[in-house]
Amino acid sequence: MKKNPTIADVARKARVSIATASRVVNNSDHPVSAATRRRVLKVVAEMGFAPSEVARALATRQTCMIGVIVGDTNDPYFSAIVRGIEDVARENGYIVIVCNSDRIPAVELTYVRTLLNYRVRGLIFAGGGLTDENYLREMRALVEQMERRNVGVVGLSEHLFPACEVTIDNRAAVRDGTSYLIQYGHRRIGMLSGPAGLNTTRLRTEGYRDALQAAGIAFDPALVIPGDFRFQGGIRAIERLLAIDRLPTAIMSSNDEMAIGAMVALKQRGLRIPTDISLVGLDDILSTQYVDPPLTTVQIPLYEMGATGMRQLVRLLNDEEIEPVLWLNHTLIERQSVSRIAG
Amino acid sequence: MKKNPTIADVARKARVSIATASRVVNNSDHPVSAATRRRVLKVVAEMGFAPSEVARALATRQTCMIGVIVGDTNDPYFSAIVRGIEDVARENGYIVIVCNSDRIPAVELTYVRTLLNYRVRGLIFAGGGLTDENYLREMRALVEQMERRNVGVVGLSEHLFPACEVTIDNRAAVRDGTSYLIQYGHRRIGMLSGPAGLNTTRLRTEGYRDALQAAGIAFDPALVIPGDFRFQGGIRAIERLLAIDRLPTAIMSSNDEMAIGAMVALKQRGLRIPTDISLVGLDDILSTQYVDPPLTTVQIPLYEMGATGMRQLVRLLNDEEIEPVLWLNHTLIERQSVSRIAG
DNA sequence: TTGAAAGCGTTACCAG
DNA sequence: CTGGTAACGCTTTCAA
Repeated sequence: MKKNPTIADVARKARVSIATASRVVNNSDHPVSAATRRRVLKVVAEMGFAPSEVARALATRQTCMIGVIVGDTNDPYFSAIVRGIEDVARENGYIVIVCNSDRIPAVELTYVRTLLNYRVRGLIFAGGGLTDENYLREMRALVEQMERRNVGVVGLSEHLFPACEVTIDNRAAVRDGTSYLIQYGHRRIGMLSGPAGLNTTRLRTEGYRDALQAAGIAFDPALVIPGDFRFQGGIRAIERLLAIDRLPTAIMSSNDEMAIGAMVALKQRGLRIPTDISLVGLDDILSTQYVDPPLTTVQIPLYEMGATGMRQLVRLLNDEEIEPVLWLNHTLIERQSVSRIAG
Repeated sequence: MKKNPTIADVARKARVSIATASRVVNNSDHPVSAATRRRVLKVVAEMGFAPSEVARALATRQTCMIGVIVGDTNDPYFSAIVRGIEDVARENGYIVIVCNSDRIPAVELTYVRTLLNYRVRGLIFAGGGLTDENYLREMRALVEQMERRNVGVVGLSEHLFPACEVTIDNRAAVRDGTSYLIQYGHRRIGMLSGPAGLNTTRLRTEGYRDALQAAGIAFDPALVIPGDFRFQGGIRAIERLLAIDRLPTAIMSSNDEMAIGAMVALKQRGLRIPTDISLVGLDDILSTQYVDPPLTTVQIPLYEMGATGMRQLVRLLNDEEIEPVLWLNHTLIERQSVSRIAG
């Protein structure tokens, strides 16, 4: 097992001091004669020297690593966001560590601590904020610590601890989706809600209630089915809805994956979409385009959210002024899963 | 901006030497009296001390970071693999750095170099091996270097440089998918192939030819449409196929995403699946289950590939004996996109 | 324009 | 059982 060449090796071979070698390697503005520079560069190339980021980090007390906490990389929602983050990170010389929390408070906390021990330069919380009290208490302490230690934090949803945010208005997004259904004459509208313990779930459910209220429709808690943001969850939700006396004429889902699960379950039972029941999703993941019928959905600019979040983080780390909260727009994408209610 | 507490701070406050503090923090087997240990632990808790992984890495010349090179995290193929890797990494105390190469040789090489500078402990190449000559030359040199520097390498496909591998038999997988179509009476079978410059593309195309040959069907190069593994690529492929005089009666796609693109394009043109044209995919991503009709496909155990790959890497790093190549099984999943040819 | 040397925060070896 | 201290590989300040 051979060792990596060090800057000392380079210096020795080039017959210069370590300081000088360091200067040319880092392209420092400290003056170095052309001849010396050339000599060092030649040796660097010969030996294939590249400075150890670990040693550099220790000396400068700074890494170029960014931690990203997601619920599950395998969920298209997160994978799109992560791609946006990673692209911008790369452009700016950062490297990204991805951590799957499965939205479990303890896992998330452990990851944050680990990332801090690795001295990441910044942290992006890609998922919706968790509402667990213990979690929040600990997380607030950690965030405060990060503040002091100068590690940047940005959240890509409305979090319950202080941090810069890049987010859409979750409440309004679901309100708009639901209102759209109401415009189409629906009054008995089901809601597929997200997992418990998530701020986003709360906000989206409120958006649903807002829309009903604005239209003077009574809120029926039996029509709100808790879910898990996953395909199977959508299927189960339909089973639960079927257990109540009468199906709603339309369903607002708090994400696409569940909406698609619902669509499949409904079709399996011989129900036609949108003739028998209308469906609106949220996110606009790719597969909304290839299900049958294509799903009408409220689009969230996922990739952009990731990219913008990372851009904000870069600014933060460069001590530039940034707005504490950046709102991104959602857009209703009309496809073919909604129709005017019969009769 | 406050500094992180160091082990020296702990030692001072606990009135012990740095060496002793380090011993208790690391749970070293070097003897430490119970009283001392208690005292140190108390201070550690009070100060919220956690050792800097950066300093630790410098001292031990070892990190617990694993680099993962993928084509695109946002592609369900890779996101499933990454999830498998990350789960096993976490169980074993490793952290994962994800890098999107978009299968561009230069990007991949740059990433590998960067990861090496960060002193990752191991590297997983999740995508199919690139065939670019320059790339291969450089990559072989890098792999050799990693060998010497003791950084583990595992590839999750058949790569063209020496490394441990965990892979399915790509050639056989496509052969089996194609043979399945042949069993259903198809003889004029199109092939949606992968991007150029990818070993996997080559192998899968060979599998297609193998199946034709075994059935005594002449190979028609016009029926092999190059693709990009993406939804849009599938759509474009159908446009190209339509440009030839007569559509094939069946299509073998070298991944699901393209198969689904093809399905959508075909349906848009009023063709029925599988009545008018049969379709077989490869991968078994989640959406194969919710397209209409559900897609018959050759399943690749993606999550398992990632998890197994990471497990092998862990063994490698523990100097355990491992098999150089681990073959995982593919399985044909019959759904509803294939029918016996009419007539 | 160059170099010496003091850190950075740990680990681990060697003495005691 | 405890402590002193030399690395680890680099950056950066201060002198020359």
